[in-house]
Amino acid sequence: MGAAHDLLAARCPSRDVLNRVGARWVPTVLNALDAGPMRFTELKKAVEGVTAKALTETLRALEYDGIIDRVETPSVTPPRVDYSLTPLGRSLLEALNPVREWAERHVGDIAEARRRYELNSQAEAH
Amino acid sequence: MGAAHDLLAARCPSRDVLNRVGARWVPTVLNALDAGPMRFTELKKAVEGVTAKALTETLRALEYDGIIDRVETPSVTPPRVDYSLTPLGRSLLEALNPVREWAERHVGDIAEARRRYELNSQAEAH
DNA sequence: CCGGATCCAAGACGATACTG
DNA sequence: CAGTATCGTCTTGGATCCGG
Repeated sequence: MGAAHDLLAARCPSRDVLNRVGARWVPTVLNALDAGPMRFTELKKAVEGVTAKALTETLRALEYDGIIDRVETPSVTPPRVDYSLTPLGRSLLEALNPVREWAERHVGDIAEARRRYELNSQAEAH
Repeated sequence: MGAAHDLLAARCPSRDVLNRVGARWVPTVLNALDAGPMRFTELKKAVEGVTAKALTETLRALEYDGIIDRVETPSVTPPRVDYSLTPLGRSLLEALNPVREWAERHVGDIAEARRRYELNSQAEAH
């Protein structure tokens, strides 16, 4: 190992994917859709705190990359739009599993590191 | 499977980690440090396009979370500061491997999805 | 050499009002 | 219901100058 890491460099797919998947509302939206297809308003309720605008932008971006699918059922009053993960999106979620596990396992370590950092800052700024 | 995904929800470690790791310069910095410890200016050269300010902020954030280590060698003119991955940071990089592999494998699929999206947009806006 | 301080531009995001 | 339009704010990051 070691050589393959070059692909994480400046202009590479991994960086784009990480930036996209790390965007404000993306993780929560993906998680919500993992439970199954959802309509816009359902999604808005599931992703608490998001505004319609931010949600729309998030969904458009994910649709643009082929991560989610948007199906509009053309029936007047009321309109119906369903969002769901594509196979591509599903495979992405699987690739994200180790990150999720890492986060769960090390949430304590990070909190501890932050406490240490605070203490050191205080000590130096006496 | 299915139940464990709940941890990717609104207020959870995974989301924080994803947001942090998805920040603008983080992936490239981590990749650079994977090759070994580096001084500030080396890092600045390795991460092309970054400004001193953005790099400093990125490094502080990673140090704060215990992902990287900052060692200041107290010698006047010139100062010397070395950055390196902590064991925690190294384990994070490993967890990121599947994402990197996913990105490499599906970069073509994403490009194709984007082309399809453009075409559909054109077709509708005739 | 390693940044901190300051100013500024662009984009992300929220609040609100409105529409097919 | 599923957005769009508009506005204002807040954050990110670039540019530049300065200091230990």
